Amino acid sequence: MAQRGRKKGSDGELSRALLLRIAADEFAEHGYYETKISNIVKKANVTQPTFYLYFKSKEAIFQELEELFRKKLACLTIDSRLEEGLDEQALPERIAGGLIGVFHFFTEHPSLGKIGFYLSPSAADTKAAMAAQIEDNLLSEVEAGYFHQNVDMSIVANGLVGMIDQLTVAKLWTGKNTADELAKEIVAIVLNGLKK
Amino acid sequence: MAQRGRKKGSDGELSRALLLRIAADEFAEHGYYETKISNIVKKANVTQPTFYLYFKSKEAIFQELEELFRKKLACLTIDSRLEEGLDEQALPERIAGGLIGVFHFFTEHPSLGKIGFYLSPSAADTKAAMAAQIEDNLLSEVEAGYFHQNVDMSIVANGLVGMIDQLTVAKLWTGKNTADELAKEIVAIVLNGLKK
Amino acid sequence: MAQRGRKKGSDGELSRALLLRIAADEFAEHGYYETKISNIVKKANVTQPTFYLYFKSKEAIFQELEELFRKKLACLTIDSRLEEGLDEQALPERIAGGLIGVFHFFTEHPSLGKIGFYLSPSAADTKAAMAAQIEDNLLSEVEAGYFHQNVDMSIVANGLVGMIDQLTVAKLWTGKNTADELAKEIVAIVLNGLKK
Amino acid sequence: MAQRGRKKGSDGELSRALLLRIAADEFAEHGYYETKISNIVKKANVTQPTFYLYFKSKEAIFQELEELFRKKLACLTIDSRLEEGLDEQALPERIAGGLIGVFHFFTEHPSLGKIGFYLSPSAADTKAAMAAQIEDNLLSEVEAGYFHQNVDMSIVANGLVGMIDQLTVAKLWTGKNTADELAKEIVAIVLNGLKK
DNA sequence: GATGAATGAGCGTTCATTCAT
DNA sequence: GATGAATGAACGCTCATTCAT
Repeated sequence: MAQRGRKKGSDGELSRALLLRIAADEFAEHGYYETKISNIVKKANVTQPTFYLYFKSKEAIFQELEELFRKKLACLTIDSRLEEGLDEQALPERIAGGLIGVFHFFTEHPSLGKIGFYLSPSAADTKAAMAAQIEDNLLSEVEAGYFHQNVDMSIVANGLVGMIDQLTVAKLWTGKNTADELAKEIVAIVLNGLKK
Repeated sequence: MAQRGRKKGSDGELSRALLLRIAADEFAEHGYYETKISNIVKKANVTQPTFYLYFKSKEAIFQELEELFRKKLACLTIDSRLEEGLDEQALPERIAGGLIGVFHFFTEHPSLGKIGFYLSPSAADTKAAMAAQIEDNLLSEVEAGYFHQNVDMSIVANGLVGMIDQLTVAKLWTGKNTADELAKEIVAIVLNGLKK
Repeated sequence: MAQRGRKKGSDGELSRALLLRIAADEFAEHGYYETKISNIVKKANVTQPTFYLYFKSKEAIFQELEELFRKKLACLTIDSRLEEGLDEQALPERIAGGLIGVFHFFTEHPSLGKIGFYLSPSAADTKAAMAAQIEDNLLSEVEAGYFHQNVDMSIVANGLVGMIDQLTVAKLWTGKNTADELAKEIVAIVLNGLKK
Repeated sequence: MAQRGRKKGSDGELSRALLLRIAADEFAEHGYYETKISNIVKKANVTQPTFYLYFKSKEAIFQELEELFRKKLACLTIDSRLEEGLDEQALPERIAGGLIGVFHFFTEHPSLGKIGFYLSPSAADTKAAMAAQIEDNLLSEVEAGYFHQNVDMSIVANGLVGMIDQLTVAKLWTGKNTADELAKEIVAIVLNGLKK
């Protein structure tokens, strides 16, 4: 009954969600500055004032999307910490599991991923936070005896973030590799190295 | 008499170089869109038309900087290929040498680095090109017997690019690590892995 | 209540029409290049962005005015074709009628006339089109037996266009002659010639 | 001896004449506003300051060209007055002679013609002056008994100017008719009219 | 006579944002 | 909740013109 007679896109929350989704795609495709509010509202079939009913400003909607990304990513990163008591056999697979989660997220939300990881001025911060979390994980894992301590774990963590970053752009989003493949390879490299 | 050597065009080239340098810094600091020509010329102590005496447009000067970056980077990447006949002892150091070159470049030209690697819409292409070059190097090195072949070298190459990328931002430009340290750590990780 | 009839878009159309009218006058008075958008909007009491709400560009509004002129002129020219079965007595008056129509149009819309006939880069085309239409009329009229065929009707047609052109500028718009006088004189000249 | 070692276009008067000629063509082709001094000097192989050595301003060079046109045209118009004592036989040919002179001038100096007759803001004045001169001629010719007096000679004169104008653009410069053809047709029309 | 370098002045256009309804 | 209309504030760019040499 609350919905009777509604034109498409004119329910409050619906409009908001629609705008948010369209904005994400537009930002991802054209970048922040080349994305025009006028375009977003056109695609959402609403007028410009309607946009400002739901979002304070262009920057605000962008930051909202950013925040969305950051939260989801943080969850994934935290979840990827290895539990104690794993046998050596299972180690690689467990590590890969965490990476797969991240890659899956990037596969399913490419727009959000582009915004939070590449477009946003605070992408560096986001990556730093991710690295910090990973470092944390690694340190526990060293303590748990999984890894040796001959390397600076902060550097390893940032290295991993960088690998995820570049492989997402160059391999995942281009369709050249799947999340599983990438995860497996990263594990292979970082765990055993290249040396014969 | 001190100026006798300056023939025609000399002052012009100076102005041009000045604008180019300032533009690089401005773009690096504020990004493409928030960089205003009016600001660049103000800092260069010239008027706006002077800018257009030397550059066709805002986009043109940006692309010129991009190109500058790409060329220097390509040189460095090519130079980092390992020559044949290295003994196993020298291997890590030689690999690190190539990385150090890249990190030094980023240290000495941070503005150019930001432009070409982070700001430019074609940054992804640049990184892809770098990865391709590194992959090339790696494949020769596999053939030369330096590395085993259990991993996809394209993924390794992209991973390395990602590591360089993230470590530059998070460690090099923040002053937390030197080029040498980063290079050594990367070598340690990628050559031997983390496994105990 | 007086305004009840004005539904959505009504004020917008008003602004648009106002801008169009003012622009016509400005273009006519100062020419294309010396006409500034800033001046048009000032006279219309709106801001510059409002202008761009209704017109794509300065060139676009100019072309719209041009087109307006061309269409009205084409109607008038077509309407001035003589119907068949006129007796010789009525001929001069009928011909004059067509000319009067054109001159009236130029009297009532001098700005449009200046734009379409003098300022526009395509004025030559417009005149050529008018001449072609007149030639068409003349040829039917020759066939109908009104005129002899000793002259090239394309030249006559262009000659008439030229006369209309110059007399409009030199006589009509200066107030030295009325539309009726000019029409009558043209008829007298072109029908009978000057020879004693 | 005065000429030894000169580079092309660097003799004072030569440069001036060259600039004048190129400017005429540029103005004729692109109109006043779309003609850029930078372009003129480029085509003349001189620098911008050199231009200002010879001409006070863009407007000044344009006006100089205008003046050139006006003077030559005035001569031609004056020369076309019919001398007394012509027999009726020779009349059409003599009148045509004057017109041919004008058309020849337009054929040989199209750039100048475009400038003085179409581009210049004072084109209307120039045409008015020409019309006045023609009217003068016509009045003497009426007095000499060549023409009847049933028409307003000022209107005839302006009509002739208009015909010349339009036929020059539409027939002469397009190559559709020669000066002689146009002159003959105009005479035929204006002397005898179209009526059967 | 000629030039390399530079500029004052200005214009068209864009876009996020807001009022009045 | 939604809209038609309007705007403030910039910004990139152009071009005729002029120094200093």
